[in-house]
Amino acid sequence: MNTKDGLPASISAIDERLVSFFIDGVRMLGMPKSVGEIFGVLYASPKPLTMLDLVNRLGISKGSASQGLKMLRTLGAVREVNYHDDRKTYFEADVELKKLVGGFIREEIRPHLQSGQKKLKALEKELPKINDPDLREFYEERIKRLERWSGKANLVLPLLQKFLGE
Amino acid sequence: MNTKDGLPASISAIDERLVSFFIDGVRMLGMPKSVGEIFGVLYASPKPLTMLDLVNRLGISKGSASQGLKMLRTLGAVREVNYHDDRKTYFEADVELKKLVGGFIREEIRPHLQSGQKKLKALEKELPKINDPDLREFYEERIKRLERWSGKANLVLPLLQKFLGE
DNA sequence: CGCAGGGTTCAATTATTTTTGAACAACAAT
DNA sequence: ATTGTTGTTCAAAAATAATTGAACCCTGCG
Repeated sequence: MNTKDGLPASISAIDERLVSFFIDGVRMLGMPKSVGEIFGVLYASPKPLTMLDLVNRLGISKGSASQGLKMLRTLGAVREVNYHDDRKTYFEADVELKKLVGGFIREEIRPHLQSGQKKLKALEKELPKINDPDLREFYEERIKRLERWSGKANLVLPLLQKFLGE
Repeated sequence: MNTKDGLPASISAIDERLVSFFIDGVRMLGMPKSVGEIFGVLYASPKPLTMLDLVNRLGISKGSASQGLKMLRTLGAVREVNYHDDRKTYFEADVELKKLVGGFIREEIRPHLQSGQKKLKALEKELPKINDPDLREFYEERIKRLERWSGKANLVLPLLQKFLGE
């Protein structure tokens, strides 16, 4: 049974495997399964799809689809596209995983790294309160070490992003 | 109130902040909060601690502490150490975050990448089943793209590990 | 031996995250 | 204005993941 625009109502064997591939992928990035499903179906589709297409193919709710698409758009992994000039919005996957991973780094990792660095700065300010000099030196060393490390992480992220840019 | 070996029963302001730093850190890696707490307390401690010390300081159960320590040992982020030669086992943090991150890459990322690559190989085998040549070419291109990408990811991981080796 | 920690395991509980679906907003067609 | 279609939001329900705590296994010691 086909929908009116000729798309099979349920996903094929190959599509199914691609979807499962991306489910694992996004789970690794700590995102919900539905996001992987959506991206997978879009990645496996030669033509753009609407939200309702996704709902039908995956058997998920409109709510999930809407939220998942929002997340993918924020990451830049999926984009709106003009298609049949009907009033539905069509989506397609950005085939460069750079976008998916890059968006993840930008939206999830960077902010955490930054807030971590702020915490470390704040911590340094507490150091003088420690009376015992040995203990103070100990903490100082450990905190400095974390600062050096997160500085390094900050450097490596853009490179990583560049390198993983298909 | 102090324990018999002079450790404060509850963690100090600085320790608390370090712990919170690591809670965020491990959450980013998708690990349970308790693992971050444990690593944080060990990282903030000038001397090795026993499992029971951790239970007392953090107010977590023996079960959590045991499981958290197991995870951290598997990652190589924490090591057993001889201390007072009593029969308790003492632990200390490996201060090089390389261990924590490296272990994470080794134990979590690599296996997923590999299983992903296996899935892609399997997918390629399905391609000949597609009759429509255009469609077959389409899938072929998309799958090849994923293969190139995960090959690249495989290359970059060891570099990442090296670079983040404090 | 029998007991007293120290440590692990795992089923049950609790906390967190994800998904659903119903209510609603926007807007085009009639 | 009314209706039908597309899409969002958010409280409630369902699914997952983390934590607890009791039962259990060691091992050293009297």
